[in-house]
Amino acid sequence: MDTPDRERGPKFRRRAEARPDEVLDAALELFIEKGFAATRVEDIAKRAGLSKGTVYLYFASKEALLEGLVRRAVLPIADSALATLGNFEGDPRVVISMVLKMLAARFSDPRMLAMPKLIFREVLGFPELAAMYRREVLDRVIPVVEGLIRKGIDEGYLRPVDPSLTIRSIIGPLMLHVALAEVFGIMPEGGMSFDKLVDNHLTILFDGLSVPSGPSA
Amino acid sequence: MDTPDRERGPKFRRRAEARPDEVLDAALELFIEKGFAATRVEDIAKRAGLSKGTVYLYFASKEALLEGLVRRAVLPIADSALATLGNFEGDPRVVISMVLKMLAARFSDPRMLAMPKLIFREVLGFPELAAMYRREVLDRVIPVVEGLIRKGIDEGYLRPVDPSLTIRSIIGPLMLHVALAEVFGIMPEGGMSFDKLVDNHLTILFDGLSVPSGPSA
Amino acid sequence: MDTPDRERGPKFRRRAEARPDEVLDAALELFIEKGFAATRVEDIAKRAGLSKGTVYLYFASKEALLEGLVRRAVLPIADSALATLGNFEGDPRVVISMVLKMLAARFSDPRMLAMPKLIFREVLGFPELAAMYRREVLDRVIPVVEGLIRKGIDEGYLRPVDPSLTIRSIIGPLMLHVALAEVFGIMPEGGMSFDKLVDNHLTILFDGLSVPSGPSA
Amino acid sequence: MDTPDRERGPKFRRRAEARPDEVLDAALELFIEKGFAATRVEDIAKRAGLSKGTVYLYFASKEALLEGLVRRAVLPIADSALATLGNFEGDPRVVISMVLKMLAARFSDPRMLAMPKLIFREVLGFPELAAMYRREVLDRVIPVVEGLIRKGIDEGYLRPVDPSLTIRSIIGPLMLHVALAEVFGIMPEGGMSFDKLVDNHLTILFDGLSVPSGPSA
DNA sequence: AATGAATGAGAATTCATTCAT
DNA sequence: TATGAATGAATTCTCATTCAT
Repeated sequence: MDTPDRERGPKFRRRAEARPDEVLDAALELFIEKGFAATRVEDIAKRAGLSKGTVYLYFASKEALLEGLVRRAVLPIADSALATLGNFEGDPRVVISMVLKMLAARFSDPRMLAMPKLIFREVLGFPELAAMYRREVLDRVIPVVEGLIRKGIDEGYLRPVDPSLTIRSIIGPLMLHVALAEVFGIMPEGGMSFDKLVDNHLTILFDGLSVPSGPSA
Repeated sequence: MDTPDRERGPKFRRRAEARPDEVLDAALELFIEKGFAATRVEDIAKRAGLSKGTVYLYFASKEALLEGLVRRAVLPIADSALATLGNFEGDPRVVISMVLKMLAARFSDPRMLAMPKLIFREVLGFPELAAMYRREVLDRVIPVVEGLIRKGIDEGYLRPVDPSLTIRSIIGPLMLHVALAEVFGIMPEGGMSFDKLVDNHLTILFDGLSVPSGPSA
Repeated sequence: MDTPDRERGPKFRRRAEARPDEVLDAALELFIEKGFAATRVEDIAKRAGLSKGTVYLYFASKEALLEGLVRRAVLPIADSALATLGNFEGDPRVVISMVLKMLAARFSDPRMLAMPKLIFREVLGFPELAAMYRREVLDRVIPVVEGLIRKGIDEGYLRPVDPSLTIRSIIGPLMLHVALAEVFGIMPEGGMSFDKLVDNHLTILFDGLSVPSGPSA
Repeated sequence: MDTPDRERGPKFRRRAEARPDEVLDAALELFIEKGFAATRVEDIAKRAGLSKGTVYLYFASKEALLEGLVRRAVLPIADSALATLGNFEGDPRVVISMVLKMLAARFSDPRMLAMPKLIFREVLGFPELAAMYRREVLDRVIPVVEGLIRKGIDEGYLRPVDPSLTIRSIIGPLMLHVALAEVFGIMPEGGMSFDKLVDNHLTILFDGLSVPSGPSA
């Protein structure tokens, strides 16, 4: 008569193939909130609506949860990034604008921010995590961006800068924006305003802070 | 007559007024290496050449060590930053260049990098730390920088950008440079090359990536 | 037409009236290998080609498996031993020789060794086991052997020894032989050589180590 | 007025160099009583009058307790056995009598029995234990005994038996005597009577069960 | 001031057992 | 009958903290 067993306490839900993902979701939330070390497996279980033992049914150890989390997040990232950057032709500033705007949009959803935050936080304690992230994401994305910049220089779109170092100038500001907000709660008055940040940054990035023919001229 | 055992390993040291600082030094090293949670008080004691009990003579708890560490690091930072930025007159690009170069120099010494790394890592687990750092450092430094930018705009040195967001564009690249190196071991071939980074970044920051009258014109 | 899956691995078995015995077989192997405490019910199930739950269909608890095992092994032993010793007439040395040779043959099959090994190992933790084994086997066999010896003495076949203590001299060497091999891997060069052991032992047992008219004479 | 702090609860006894031995004593008792797996570290601590944590101050793990126990027992055994057997001259039956009587005396003290019992019981679960015991004790003692027998044969004291197998005939009865008593509670009416056992056994061992010129003649 | 033995709360992990299907 | 997902009590081991000396 009533919805059969929705919300019926813990014991015995069947059809368990979604279970691992639910556990990872719970783990992610708590790792973000309190860090890996300070999160108890029992809390993860509770948040996932399971018992401690059940978590171990799906993950061999607490650390395996962290790995699972990173693995789950890592593959899509690199793929989507590379798909966007892919084989672009023409003015690289167009792609750079697109990518920064895409990142801004992506990070406006706190869920998308969770994994990077977690990785940054725990990576020092789990070197394999850093290695995996580097291998799967950074080592694949960075060379593509460098190539993009280099081509832009060759084709006369960009000033002859160091492509590798320039990546820091392109992405760094976004990262700091996020870090200030997430770590210290410092953000522009009206909220994160990723749009405004990107606009402001793109102006500077492409045309410089200096007034074209101001006092510096 | 007898500086017989000055500077000779942890053991053999009388005259203990420097003891708390030595404990903090040891704690800092270990917190950086393995994180706060994974560092044992006993290890700190050992590295400081003391016994566990003695550590508790100087610090009420493990957490107090973290606080002490941040407190010790925090005051000089803000002061020195403010002293540099202070009441500067004229082209703000000169100060910005100076500050970035100073930061670059400072971060070339790994010891100077330790505290920021530690704070970033542990701050989520200890909100008071974030609060203190924000209060003592960020809330005092950021407004000054904003003022500097604003004045530069008013005086016609700088393009009319958003001062607050522009700080991200100025500092962010340095932060990313450090993060890539520290967390993922990614750095330019010849080493950190802070000088080159800053040069490259200042060019972009002030004059933009775009070729003055290239294809974009 | 189709005895297709008789005797073919654990899976694929219908007709389950032998199920409990299969579970016991699996349990016995594992209890021997790793001991009762270190054997997981799940492993027993796996080795028997069943699921954990099914084991509990046949045995109420892990301990019940141990009991079942001992019960299954205990009855035949005493019966066969008593049948052999039964009501023997004449020179008891003939029976003793026969029994030792039978035991030697029996223990040459490792499967026959499994239960005694298990009982010895776990009996301290499960006193009921010891009690059962004693009641069902030892208390029935020992008196018969004592009677045999006593009769041999009375009838002038054997030296006037203590029948009860003499049982130790008859059986002990076999037990030590097995123990050295099973526990420490110590055995004669060519293998267990139960035959040679029994021959050597019977010579000593009946005629003594001393040279009949050697230096001792 | 009263003995100051004898029997004064747990906290803080100094002069701790006897601690490891006390812990081992407690562990031995409990391992004997309930087996290694069924003994909780906390129980060991309690019996030793310590807290759980303190046990781990002296032993790195529960298994290390077992190792420590065996190590402590193993060295004296081999040494004392070898000292007795050493380089004996003359009739080997004298040494054999001496050794068996010594073993009987030794095993009359239950404390001396504890370690062999423990080793037999747990050795299957900890192969390194078996290896150590074999290496340190058996492999050193057995060859000496074999040599003794061989010399006795060569010198005409003993019948030409297989020295290696004969060891089983010499020692096995004692072992069975102990096993029956310890495992099944079966012993002669008046107590263990090791003396009588050894006397009875030596008679058989040296002169045989057969009546010198009885019906067998 | 300094020590280090001792404590005990707390966390990860295991596994016998239950039960809806 | 049979399954295997789920449970949670139990156990090992760690480590911050205390305190007699």
